[in-house]
Amino acid sequence: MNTSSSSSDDGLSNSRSSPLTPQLVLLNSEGGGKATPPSKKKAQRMDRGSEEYRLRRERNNLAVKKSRLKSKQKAQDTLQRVNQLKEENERLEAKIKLLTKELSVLKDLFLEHAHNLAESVPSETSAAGQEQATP
Amino acid sequence: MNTSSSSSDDGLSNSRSSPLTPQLVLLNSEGGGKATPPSKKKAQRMDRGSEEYRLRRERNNLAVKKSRLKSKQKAQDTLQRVNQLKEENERLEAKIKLLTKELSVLKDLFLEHAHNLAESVPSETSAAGQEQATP
DNA sequence: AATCATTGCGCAATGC
DNA sequence: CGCATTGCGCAATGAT
Repeated sequence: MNTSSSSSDDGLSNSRSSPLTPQLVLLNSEGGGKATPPSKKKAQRMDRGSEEYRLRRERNNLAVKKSRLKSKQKAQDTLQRVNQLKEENERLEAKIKLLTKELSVLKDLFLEHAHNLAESVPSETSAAGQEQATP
Repeated sequence: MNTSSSSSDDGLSNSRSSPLTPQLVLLNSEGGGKATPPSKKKAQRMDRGSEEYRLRRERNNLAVKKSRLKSKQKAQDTLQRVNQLKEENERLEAKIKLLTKELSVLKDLFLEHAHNLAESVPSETSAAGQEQATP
């Protein structure tokens, strides 16, 4: 229930009242020309007020929103898939039940027939042998 | 893992350079007991530095983490369920295939038999042999 | 009124 | 470089 309207926190809070400065990220410490390995300037000069910075932030925020939306979408899809599969499953089970029943009927018919044959024509105890009872 | 560790974002940023000031929320305006309209506005006394505040934040952060973990867990479960259902589906389809084949064979037998009867010449005790169910 | 649970959002680090 | 992901904290809101 949100119209994606901005709200709360925008990284803007500057009330001077906190006695305990929660120590902020120290930036731009610039290696004291000592143990700094042969690395280029990895100095993070993210001048919070820089236009560059602000621009990047905005872009990232956008990307983040997009990504999250996508993620949620996917999750929902997955959920839907579950239902879909469940339905399919039920369908298949019903079919199996039907087929099983049909098979059963046919087999019974076979047996009956065989029996009749035996009764009327005891010529030979043929047929009726491949009954593989499955409990 | 993390317990009360601070990192990034401390809600401290205040560079006024952007053309669009996103208007900040002023809090604690507490009417000086004067022209305050007949509304008992809940003064949000969230003194950023308050111990109360800090405590609440920490608790919430914990709750958030918990909630998110749970959420992820659930998502993963759902994904697993999909695979499970897919497997089940395949199993069922295989079974259907088998049953269908069996049925087909039986029906053919029936037809053949009926045909033979119609011919009134059951001489050819043909067939009836491919009942090779489960090896 | 208080507390925990959810959720949207921005920041920053990290993965392509 | 730039977008995409992801962990994290903040604050509003929902649910008890």
